[in-house]
Amino acid sequence: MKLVTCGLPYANGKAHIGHLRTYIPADVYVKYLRMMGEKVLFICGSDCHGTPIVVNAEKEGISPRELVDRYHEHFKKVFASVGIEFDYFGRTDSEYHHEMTKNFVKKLIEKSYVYSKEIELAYCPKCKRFLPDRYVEGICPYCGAVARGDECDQGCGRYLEPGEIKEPRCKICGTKAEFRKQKHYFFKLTAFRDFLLEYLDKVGGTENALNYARKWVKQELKDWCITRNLEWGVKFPGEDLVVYVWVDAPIGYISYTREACKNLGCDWEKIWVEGVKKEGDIKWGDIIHFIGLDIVYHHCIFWPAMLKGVEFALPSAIVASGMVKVEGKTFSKTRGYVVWVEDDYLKSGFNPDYLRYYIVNYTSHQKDLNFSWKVFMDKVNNELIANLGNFIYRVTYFAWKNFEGDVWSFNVKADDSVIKAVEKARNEIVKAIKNWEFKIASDAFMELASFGNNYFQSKEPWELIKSDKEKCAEVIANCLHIVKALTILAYPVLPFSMKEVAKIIGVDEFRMNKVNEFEKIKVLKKPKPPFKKVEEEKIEEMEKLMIDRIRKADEKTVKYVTIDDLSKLDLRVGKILRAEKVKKSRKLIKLEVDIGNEVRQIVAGIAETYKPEELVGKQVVVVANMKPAKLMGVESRGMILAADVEGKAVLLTPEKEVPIGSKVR
RNA sequence: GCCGAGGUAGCCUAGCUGGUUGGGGCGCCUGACUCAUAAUCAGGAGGUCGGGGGUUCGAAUCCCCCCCUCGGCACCA
Repeated sequence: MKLVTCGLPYANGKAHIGHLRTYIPADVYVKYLRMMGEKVLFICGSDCHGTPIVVNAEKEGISPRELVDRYHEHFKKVFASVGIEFDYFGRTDSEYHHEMTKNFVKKLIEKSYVYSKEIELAYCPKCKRFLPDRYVEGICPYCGAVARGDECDQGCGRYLEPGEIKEPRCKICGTKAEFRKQKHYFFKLTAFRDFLLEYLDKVGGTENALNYARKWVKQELKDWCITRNLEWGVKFPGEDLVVYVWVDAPIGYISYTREACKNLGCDWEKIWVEGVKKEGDIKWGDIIHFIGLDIVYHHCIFWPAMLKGVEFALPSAIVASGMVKVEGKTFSKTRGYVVWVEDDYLKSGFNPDYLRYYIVNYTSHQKDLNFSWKVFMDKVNNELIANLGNFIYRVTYFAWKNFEGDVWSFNVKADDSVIKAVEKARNEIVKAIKNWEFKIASDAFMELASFGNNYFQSKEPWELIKSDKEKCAEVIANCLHIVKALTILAYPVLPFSMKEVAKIIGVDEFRMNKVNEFEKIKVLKKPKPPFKKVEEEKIEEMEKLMIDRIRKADEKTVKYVTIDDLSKLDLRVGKILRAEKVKKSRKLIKLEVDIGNEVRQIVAGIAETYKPEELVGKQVVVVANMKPAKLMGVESRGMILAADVEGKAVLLTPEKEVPIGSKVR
């Protein structure tokens, strides 16, 4: 039994197209495997723990459970409505999951992979509590950007260990936090370095994920703090702490498997404990994780190490989907570049199959997918409808009109070229699926549809019907064979539409080995076109909606300041006396700037637009009371103002020469 | 700067263990046809295969240098 999983959606927001980028190809994969006769278990569920959920629930004045309930049901519903059929969709806040996680952690403790250590943690004296993860905001110790407790999300993107953050502040009340000592537990991730290198070398899946992971393992592996001060989560054995959400979330794959097996009569231990083969130090399972590029670290490093720690079977493949762009821009909920599955897509009445086709067929699974409504319309109308839909409809309708759906009273036989074309499509699909190449698979059935149109056109059955009805029947019989093949081959990508077609031609089994059986296919009822066109007006409406949303998001980010705020800044005109590039840096220039009463050393990130020599003598605006900082080891005491033109700096300079040190107001 | 992934016609791409005129899809132009949701079919225009060197009888494919895009890190004060 093969196990396929999708990264667990975090029960803290609605489903968007980024989720589907991973889940739909996974579902397509599973559907194809099943058509090939493989036994597959397809598992997913909500990730319900962690501080963002607690923080958001507090904000809304509800319990974490209530918040989770809402989004859990939402995901379940949305996935079903786009045809993603999980065998089990669990949640990590359930009893069985807590039990599984506790046992897992206990085993890690028994194997001595967990140790405790006193660490200094941010503590809010006003709220009287420790501040885990997103309860705390401060300065990233690596890059100096504003960061949250667990991740430097606006700066260098690093994952931060508890206690690492500088200048912590309570996110809830804004109070300056103090550091207090507390005992926490660590997972000996460093003990798995060699194992991970070997594992990452051999595991299957897509290269995009594995390359990153290999680098991380080589560079900066640290032991991993796995406990948090929180009520909401899985209790750490014997302590008033919960385990970190990224410990319990992947264990969800196991606990959901066990629950699924209860209903389906399989054995979860065979899948997760026994595995399918041993290869030196590695016990392989037949387990495939579909994930997004953003959770590679957890699935390629933490997770295999945890599994190895308890001597469980390891995933055989990690398949990471590329990023999503919306209308050519990086996907971003806060900036409005987002497509909500329910509110935008489903409520507008679009067939879910269209989106499935778009996501699968736009580009290779590993590459970035750009979602654009215009492209969406083109792909649906010009490819799905004009080619595939049209072929299915013209054949079935022709058979219905001229033969009442039954051509088999004539003596007809299979055309060799038709059988070959179907065989080719099937072989290509089987091969593509094994390589995670879903676009190639969907291209293959589209090519078969194209072949069908060509065949129909060149045989001219509309002429034959007048002159040679038997010959005509043979052409249509062959075309119906192609229709049947298409119905089956396209089913995993277009399940809703192909099920309808299947009813019309009396196909009740979607199996790969039935695809090229030349059966007596009849048209059982009056055919309907399998797809409806996407209207241009509707697309314009969607585009307008998106533009509005982007504009609103822009407005939201405006924060007004008072004149007092402004007066906090000591802005002055300075003159650049000397400039030289900071060694080994790309953007930085070291400047000496005369600001009237003193000469300051300032480092500015402007080397991409200016050469040092052209800066000397220029008057610039300086923030004189900027907190000193070190950049690439060079001290900087001030900041030069510049316009940001698509990431490149353009200096602000007085309109005419002014006395050095002039105040800027 | 370092590490990844890339740069192939307006767009998405195949080819990349070197070898006949670099394939395909969408869009575009012309023609044909009418069974079909103006769908389909035929034909066509459109490429210095990022740039420059080199190896070779022969390179999109191999080697070197450079440029650009994206992601990650080191520095966005």
